[in-house]
Amino acid sequence: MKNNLKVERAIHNMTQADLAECIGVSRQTINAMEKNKYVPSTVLSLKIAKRFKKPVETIFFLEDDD
Amino acid sequence: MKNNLKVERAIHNMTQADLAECIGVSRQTINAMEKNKYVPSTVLSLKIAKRFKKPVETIFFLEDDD
DNA sequence: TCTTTACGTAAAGTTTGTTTTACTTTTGAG
DNA sequence: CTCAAAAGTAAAACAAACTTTACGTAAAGA
Repeated sequence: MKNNLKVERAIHNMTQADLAECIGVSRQTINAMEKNKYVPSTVLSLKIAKRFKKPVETIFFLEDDD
Repeated sequence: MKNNLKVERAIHNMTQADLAECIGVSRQTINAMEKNKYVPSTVLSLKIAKRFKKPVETIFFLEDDD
């Protein structure tokens, strides 16, 4: 799975720490997500999508190997 | 978080086992999701949404305590 | 240059997702 | 009613998410 987090943060002018605080996780969690270190839970992706006012599918994408 | 999985399965006339096989998890995983035993990963919710041809947000819902 | 802010990263530890096996209960068709 | 399919459940084991602490680097401004 890939994601657009970095771009969305840029659009909304937020740091990793801002986003982390906003959705209630650690900054390292946001960083690890952006670097594709792991797949977040559905609660996290729903929260992030809600924060950015976009569907989950426009921020997180399945890849062939998923 | 809540979800509509049972309803969606009914609409598509699928058993838990059908859905499990289709997205590559065990039947117990589907069952546990329906019974709100845990929060699935974003890869799973994306796959399920794709299978049912609906946005993730129409199948999985944040609740106040999320 | 010194300091601050943002980002990257890593290790250890806790929590939670997911599988496997296996058994019970419910439901629907015949 | 009876049998089979579907759903519910549970425990043990393993994998992955997530936290905390902590340190390194680069950029930008005073």
